[in-house]
Amino acid sequence: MRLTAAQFAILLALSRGEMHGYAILQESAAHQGGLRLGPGTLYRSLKQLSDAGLIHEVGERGDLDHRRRYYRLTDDGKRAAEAEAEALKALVERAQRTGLLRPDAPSRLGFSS
Amino acid sequence: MRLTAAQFAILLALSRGEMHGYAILQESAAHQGGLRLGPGTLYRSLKQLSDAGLIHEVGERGDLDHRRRYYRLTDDGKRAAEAEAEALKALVERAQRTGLLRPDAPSRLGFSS
DNA sequence: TGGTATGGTATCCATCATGGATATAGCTGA
DNA sequence: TCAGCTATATCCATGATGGATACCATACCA
Repeated sequence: MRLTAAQFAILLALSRGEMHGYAILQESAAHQGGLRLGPGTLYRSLKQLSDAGLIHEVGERGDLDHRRRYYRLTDDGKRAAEAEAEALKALVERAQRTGLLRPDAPSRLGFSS
Repeated sequence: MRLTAAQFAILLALSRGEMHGYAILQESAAHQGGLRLGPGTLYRSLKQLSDAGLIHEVGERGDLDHRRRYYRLTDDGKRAAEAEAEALKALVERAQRTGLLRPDAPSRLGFSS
């Protein structure tokens, strides 16, 4: 599945832990480096991601405000977000190879198992 | 100026040196990791970037095929591409902080000359 | 008790980015 | 000469986007 920018932003936010829509909205507003998504894009994307099985609404959370709908990454969602992040990383590395971006010291030190 | 994905892909390709449109098209087709852009997107974006002063058409090149139109990054274009690459890098680093991506994971894409 | 502001989800809409189809023409080699 | 590739360009249907709007719940305060 090919992710849109907004969908990836949502998955990225959810990779820190489960959140409800409005919180994601505020986080994206704070990160001016990232993409600012409007409510239309947000709730539409949440539905799309949910339909695609990439996120999953957690049931009752015993929260104070019962209007909130919390979402969590599924395994598929985590994989999709990883793949997208890898693609972005490849783009960044390409920008570093062309000299557009200064390459930061690559830590070649540990082979990760 | 806010760059679209296609516009950034073009600037990134041109950061290696001047190219003509069709060559950019083929390069994006080869990089299946990146975004595959169609001819519509490409030539439209070239015009937009040119109008915005981010790229500049180089005059006669003494090329074999005089249909080709070569483009080169302007200083503004280079700055815009750098800024976009930095934003992408920030996204990647955020993905690494959340644990979505390993900090030193090797790129999925080998190399791109 | 009432009122206003804010939180929260959701839908609608105009705008714009996208890829593919199509068109047109110039090169290349058999 | 003829076919097939190169190269640019426009058109169109689809879909992604942010903002406006709606609607209700909660919180705060007088």
